[in-house]
Formats: sequence, structure tokens, C-alpha cells
Amino acid sequence: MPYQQSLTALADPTRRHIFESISTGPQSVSSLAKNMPVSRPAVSQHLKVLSNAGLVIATKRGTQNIYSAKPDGLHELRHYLEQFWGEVLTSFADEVENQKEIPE
Amino acid sequence: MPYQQSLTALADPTRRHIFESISTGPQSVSSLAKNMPVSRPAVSQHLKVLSNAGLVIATKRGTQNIYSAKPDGLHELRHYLEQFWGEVLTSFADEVENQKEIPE
DNA sequence: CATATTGGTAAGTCGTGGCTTACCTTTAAG
DNA sequence: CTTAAAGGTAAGCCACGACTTACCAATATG
Repeated sequence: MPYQQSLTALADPTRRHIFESISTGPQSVSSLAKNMPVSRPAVSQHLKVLSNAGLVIATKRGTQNIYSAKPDGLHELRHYLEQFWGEVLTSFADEVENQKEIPE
Repeated sequence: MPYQQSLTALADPTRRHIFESISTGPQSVSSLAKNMPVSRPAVSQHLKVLSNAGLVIATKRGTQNIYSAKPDGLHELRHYLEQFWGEVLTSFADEVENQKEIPE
């Protein structure tokens, strides 16, 4: 799953709340909707986005769908950010040391 | 700067592109706009968002504004994600070991 | 002083995304 | 078999956000 999907998935507050809730333990759709200010279909739609981003996974149990958080769903995003971390620091060092000129 | 601002700031592809470009070295607004498919004002607006999120910082040089990436701008976001990482793993372990029941 | 550069901001347009209600399918339970 | 519980999807609405053009302020340069 590309990091962009994780990024846009977690950018929405409602979706973040859902993901945080699931992270403390698996939940059914209705159970999630019960503790939220939005309707069940809304939750369902958010879960679809989170699922497409690889952040959650669903397993059936009778009529209900239990959603769990996927531990490795954040890997790519982390790598993306860490790569940045290095880049910024080295480019910063370059400037200071070499008095590097800045493109107009 | 709260992690949410970094999240929404980086969720936009254009803004991500700007931030990535700046991360390789400081740039002026016009210089950035020159290599982008959007107008200069659009870039300026994006820079404002990135600045509010604490991801970039501007310094004046004559008439132009030079934007640099802020190395520590991603700290909070990283912590937010890392905290998740732990949470998910422990809740996962709980289930496996204790056959923990899932709230309907 | 006049005139470019540079860039921030205002105002307005347009598409997307998050939400709702309505509907349907599937499994459980009386 | 009928009824209820659970949840995904369709259609439509509305707000917000990403753009544009137009305008203005500030600095540099002839």
C-alpha cells in the first residue's frame, strides 16, 4: 500500500478516530458507530477507505464484520517520513558548511 | 504543532511535492512555482499551510521569500504513528493470548 | 522617480469528499 | 418461515479546499 493512501486515510478526523478505536482492539461496525457522532453507513465508508489503505482488515463473524488494525499498515508511511528526516538534515548541513547558494 | 496539521498538510499531493522539493534545499516561491503545474499564488497558499503546520520556515532576502524545511516539523507526527505501532501490537497480543472477546 | 521583480491576499469558481437517507442482501433466532 | 440484526452500496446534498485571475505592497534597479 502506497504511503499516500495511509496519509489521506489518516488525514480525516473521523477516520482517525475510528482507526484509533480499532487500534485498542477489534470492533464491529455497529459497535464503532455507537460511539461516534456519525451514522453507521458513514463508518462503513470510512472503514472501506482504511481497508484500501491497508490500515485495517475485516473478518466475518455471523452477520457482523469485525475490523482489526493491521500492524504493518503504517510501514510505508514511516519510511517515507524517515527518508525526509535524513534529507532535510543533510541539505541543511550543506548550506551551513558550504554557504551553498539558493536558486532564485 | 499538532500532528493533525502535518497530516492534513502532507495529504495534498501538490503540497507534498512542494515540501519534497524544499527538503532538498531552500527555494524561493517563484523558483518553486516555475517547476510546478500550478500558479504562483497557489504555491504561496500551500506554503502558508505548510508553514502553519511547522513544516517549513520563510526568511526574507530582498524582495523574495526563501522557504526552508524545518527538520523537527515531523516530530509530533512520528510520535503519533509510533505510539500507534505499539498499541496495535499489544492489543493484538492480548487477543491471541487471552482469547479476549470482541465487543459486539 | 519610474519600473520591474517578488510575493502575499481577496474574491470567485469548481470538483471532491464526507455525510445522510433509502434500499437490498445475508445470516441468526423466534 | 418470518422477523430481526448487521452491514454494504446507491443517490443526492453540502461544505470545504484547491485552484484561478486580479489587485496591492514592498524592495531592488535603471
